[in-house]
Amino acid sequence: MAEEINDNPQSQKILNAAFACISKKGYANVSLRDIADEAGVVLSQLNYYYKNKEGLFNEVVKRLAQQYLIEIEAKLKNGESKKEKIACLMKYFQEMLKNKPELFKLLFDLSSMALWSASLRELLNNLFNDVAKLIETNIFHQSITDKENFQEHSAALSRIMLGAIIGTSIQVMLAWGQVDMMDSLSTIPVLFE
Amino acid sequence: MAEEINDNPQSQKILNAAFACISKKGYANVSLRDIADEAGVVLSQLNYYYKNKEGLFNEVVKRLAQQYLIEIEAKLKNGESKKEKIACLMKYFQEMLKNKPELFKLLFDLSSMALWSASLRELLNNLFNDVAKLIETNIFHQSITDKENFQEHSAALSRIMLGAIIGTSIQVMLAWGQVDMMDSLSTIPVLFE
DNA sequence: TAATAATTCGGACGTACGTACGACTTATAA
DNA sequence: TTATAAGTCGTACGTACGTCCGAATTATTA
Repeated sequence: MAEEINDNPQSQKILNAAFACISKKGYANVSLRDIADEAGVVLSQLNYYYKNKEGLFNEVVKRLAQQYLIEIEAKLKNGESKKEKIACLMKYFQEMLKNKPELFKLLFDLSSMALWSASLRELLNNLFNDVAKLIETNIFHQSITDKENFQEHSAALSRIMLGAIIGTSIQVMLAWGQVDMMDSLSTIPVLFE
Repeated sequence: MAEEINDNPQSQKILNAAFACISKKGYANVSLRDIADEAGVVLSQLNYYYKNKEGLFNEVVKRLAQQYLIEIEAKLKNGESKKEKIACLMKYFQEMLKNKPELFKLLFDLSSMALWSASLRELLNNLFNDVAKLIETNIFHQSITDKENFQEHSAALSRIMLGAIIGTSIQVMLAWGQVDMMDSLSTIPVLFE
């Protein structure tokens, strides 16, 4: 068994393929054979590098979490004022919805999967905690001119802002084709001014 | 084949069992045999009444949608002012999270499933459209003292409020045991005052 | 009652799945 | 070069799944 799978090209091919397959078909509709084919690798290699399906999926979630964290943190650095930072964050998700909806589907799909798996739940919970914390420090702890209400509830409001983004995006995804919904996210800033 | 399955006790037993199984284990982890056992019915009865798995799951979604719509509409009638109505809505979901988390898991799980099934997507999309409409007419069209911003964006804000409820609830479910998150929903009204 | 339809039942079919295993090949190192 | 480990490959096992079908039973109707 491979000791380190992080930089092994074969294991990375598999992980990439898993990422692609799940975001294309949903975790419930993807088999290890699908992933092996997508990776151009023999089925048993998946067990060799990731032991079993759960192990592979855990790695997919870890990579997803890492990617989201890095990108969101970068976006939040882009703006100066609180208002700008919120706008940057919305733009990030807006463009993801438009250009890489699979990435959002993946997040949503794996969150749902995490409801039924303890190990996945912990990973996803950590991701949401981290993102909420990013929002809190970069947006709510940034502004000293906020209403007292906002300062007082900065932790809860960060989670709610994240929740609003996710919950609204779900509706956008389910309403695919309804053009009037495409930029629902852009109204969120109104609430946090 | 049964013409009408709405009031047939056998088909209702099956539907109830499907409802229970999916909300207990998640749609991806439930087999028709699980449901048949839960219903105390022989496997082939499921195909007899619902043709196939997709047909059965569609009916589960229809029932879920109906239940949510009726309950939410009732809750929204409870309050008088806009503020009260929002409070009632939050209380509804808050108590669901506390007392019937399976019901919320079911909504979330089936929403995720709907990302990959056209027929389910339409059903879920209709549900979200209807709920958002309920919120808009009962809350945003209710208050004439709102900021112009709120009146102008009432449709989008309704979706965002619903999104915030759902997205925040997801975080609560994933953080199960983190007591500080249990009543995250209660901060949402701050944003809509 | 007799005949027809609706329902219930048990079981079987074919398939797709995750996993395990042994053989083979390549890389490593003494 | 030879011995040991790491990696690759093909295959097979056992199982769980959705679906289907014919027989048995019950209900309906003439």
